[in-house]
Amino acid sequence: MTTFYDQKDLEEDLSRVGCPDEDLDFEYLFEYEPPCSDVAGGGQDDPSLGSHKASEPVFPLEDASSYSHKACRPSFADQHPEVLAEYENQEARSYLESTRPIGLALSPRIEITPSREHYSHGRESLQNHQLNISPRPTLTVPGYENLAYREPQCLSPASSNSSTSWQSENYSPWASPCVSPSSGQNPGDLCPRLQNIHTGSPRTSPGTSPGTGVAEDGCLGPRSPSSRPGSRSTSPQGKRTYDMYRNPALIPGHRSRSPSPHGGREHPGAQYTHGGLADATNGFGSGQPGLVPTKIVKTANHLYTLYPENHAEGNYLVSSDQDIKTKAAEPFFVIPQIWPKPLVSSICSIPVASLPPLEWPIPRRTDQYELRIEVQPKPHHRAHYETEGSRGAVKAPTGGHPVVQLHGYRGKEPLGLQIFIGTADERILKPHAFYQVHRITGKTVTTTSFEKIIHGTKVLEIPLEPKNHMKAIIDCVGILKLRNADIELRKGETDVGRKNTRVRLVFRVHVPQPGEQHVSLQVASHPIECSQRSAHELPMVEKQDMDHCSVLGGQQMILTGQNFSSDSKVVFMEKTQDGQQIWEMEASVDKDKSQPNMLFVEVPAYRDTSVCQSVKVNFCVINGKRKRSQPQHFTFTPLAVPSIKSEPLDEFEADHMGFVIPQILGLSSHSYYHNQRGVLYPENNMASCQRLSSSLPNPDARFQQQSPAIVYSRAGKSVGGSPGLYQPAGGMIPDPHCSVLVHTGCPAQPVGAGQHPSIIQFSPTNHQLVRAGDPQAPQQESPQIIYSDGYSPQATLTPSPTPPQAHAAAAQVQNYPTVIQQQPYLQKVQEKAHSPPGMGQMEAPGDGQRRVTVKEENLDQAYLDDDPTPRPYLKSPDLLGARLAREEEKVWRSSSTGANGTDRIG
DNA sequence: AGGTGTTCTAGTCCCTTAAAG
DNA sequence: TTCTTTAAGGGACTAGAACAC
Repeated sequence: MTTFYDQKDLEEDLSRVGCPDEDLDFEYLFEYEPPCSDVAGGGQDDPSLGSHKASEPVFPLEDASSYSHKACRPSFADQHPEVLAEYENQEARSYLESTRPIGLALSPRIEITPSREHYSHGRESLQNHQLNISPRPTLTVPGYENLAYREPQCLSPASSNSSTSWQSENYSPWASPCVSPSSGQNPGDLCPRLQNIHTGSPRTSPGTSPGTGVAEDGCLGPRSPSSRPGSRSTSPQGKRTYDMYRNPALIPGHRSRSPSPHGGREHPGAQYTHGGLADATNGFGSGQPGLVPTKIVKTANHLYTLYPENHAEGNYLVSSDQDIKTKAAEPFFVIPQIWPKPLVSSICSIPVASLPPLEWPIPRRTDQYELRIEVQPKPHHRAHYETEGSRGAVKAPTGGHPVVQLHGYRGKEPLGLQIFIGTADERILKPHAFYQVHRITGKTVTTTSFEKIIHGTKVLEIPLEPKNHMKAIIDCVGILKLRNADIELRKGETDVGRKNTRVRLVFRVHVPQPGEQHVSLQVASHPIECSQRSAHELPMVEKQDMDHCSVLGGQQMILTGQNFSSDSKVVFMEKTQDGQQIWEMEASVDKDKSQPNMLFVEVPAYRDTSVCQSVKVNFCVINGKRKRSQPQHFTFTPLAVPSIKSEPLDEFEADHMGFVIPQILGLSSHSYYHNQRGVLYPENNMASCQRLSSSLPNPDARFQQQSPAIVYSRAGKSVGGSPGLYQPAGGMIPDPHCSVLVHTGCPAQPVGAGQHPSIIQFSPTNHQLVRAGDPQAPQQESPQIIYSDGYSPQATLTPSPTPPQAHAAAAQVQNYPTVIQQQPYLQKVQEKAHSPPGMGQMEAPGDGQRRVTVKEENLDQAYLDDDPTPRPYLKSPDLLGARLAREEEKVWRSSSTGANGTDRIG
């Protein structure tokens, strides 16, 4: 039986069987456009679709169970077989079968569609399209059941092609309130973004685009409750408030967004996706929480084919193929054509599965290489929405563009510099949920760029060529703002977009090493404020000529920035760990000297000049009510300055470098804060990865190693049969003093049954492996953080967590008895501290940026009072929770302080 | 604690300018 | 040269959230 449904029919049927809208849970419905129809031409009769014209709001619904995959069946089919029966569209199924990619294993082809014409031929049709897109559909390719395709939620053509006239075709039905089943909205209501389709200029409003307007016909999507369509969106689940953002615990049903390698971007709906195929389609849908395919439509227009370059590695090449006719006989999948041509191969030949997840902290330099931002971007850049046209590339303050250079590379081959938009708050640097990098092209752009999606995050890749001294001018990077409501609706997303408008450009490069290894380097730019208003009103400090002075104050500090005024105030403040402000003092501003971009400030005295240790405080520039800059860091040093010297920090680099433990091993903020000044366990851990490869016959040699690098190698298939597992490069040479982070795990690789995920840290002293997690525990997927004096060479082969699992693990660490023992590295430090003169000072390994000379008596406190900045982790269950933090603090104190540790950092 | 008015923010739209075809 | 198209970007409007009282 062939059944065609339009919206009304479907609603009636659902009503008849007692299936309310909100029960709709189709896993997937296929929709077919008549293969031979001229959609743009208004529709010819299509024999495969009976008498219905292609352009009519009538379509066959195909239960993808014809693919013999349960995930493709309407979930209520079991309860309502009569409905299912009506969905048994034999013709459609037949067509599906005919296009079933039996030969996919050899050369699958995936077509990206639907054509713009498909979307252009009428709102009603669009409505039906929208109706058909059921929540959380899944496409499972026979023979590739472990692969799934999901539509990108946030990636508009505008962001994938500078020709943005087609941008509104992109929509995120599942993330959109208007179609969310939980929204209680009429499923026939159109998502405004979908409604707001126009083919004219991106700046052309719907009202000015003939035949495309939604506003004029009054057909309002539920997203836009206002009389002004598309004005503001609301969340059907209720908007999260700013307080919720600041304290995710306030969010009903809040789940911690723990810092796993996969980050919060990979939500539990991961069963719908697979990094491989998704990444292959330039990642559209890969790991994008809440992303679903629009539909599978056969169209006669553009064709993008996707060839598995290395399927096992999740690596695909995607190419545009206009010559559909010559290949039409071959099986292919048709996927929305909303992503135009930048579907290209990547410069970086390393499979995504072999690369560290974007959430991972990666150093910016090693002994050999350094990735450096030679020209920082401007601190303000107004991001554009999908509904807008591009607002251009991020620029440098001087008017040019940011410049990034890789130093130390001597190879002949160009490398790919990856760029993505990262967060800029005090937490872990990770891909920003509310912003995506936007590729700019055009004559003004001199840099070739490629787009790809890595674990749900859009990444631009531009070549770093030896002939250009491995320097790249970043003139092709714009910033796309995703709508808060869309992102907040993602399952697992705990951040809110409101006031979450600062980003950083993150640059990453993977330098190949012998033996299929590669060294990954990453550097993040200064924060960029992306909101419109702030660019004109909020003061922003870009530079301060000093970052510390005596507790007596009195020194003049010159602030360079923007939007300063004669009325600008500079206020110093101190907060406790739980965020409570305990001190505030307005500094004196020399108004005579001050300029719109420069303030001359006299540092006030600290509230307690008798302190015996350094105190970190913040200050900000205030232009008036609610117009204050982001807090800047400042350190008051005690009058008796201890003999600890440290080089100035780039806080954000420090953030970056210091987050190894919280992010990977699940430790709390303390790890971060304690390592800000360079005596860094986490780095040590991470550095050990490299040390393993560099071999350390001389124990002292490792202390001269300035910078850790993560050396990833594509693990052999001996590891659980999973390709792309991370393994430390080189052999596991136990270092008797260094803890070793063994990270084996493939972010895109699901852990198979029986594999027990874990992130393991080894400490080889006692030759005993302690690994995380109790396999029998309910949260067995969560790795445990273990600091132990144990080591086992076999551990290098231990399967380790997939990022989501690790992610979850980090959040669940508090559920486990955490065992943290003294770090061998600390022991080493202390040993060094006891060394004879000349040996008494050591250079902390791990980060050449932050060489720190430490005196013995100052060592302990360095871990404890290094950073009095408000500790977000303490407040935020989003990561680990205060309880764990407290426990950790105890442990850290007990492990790293002496009995009378009153150490200082100056 | 709840109500009310004000302020702020997010998202969208309008408009201008410049460059290119 | 003129017109059209498009990208870029500044500005502003509005609903609703946040804040202040």
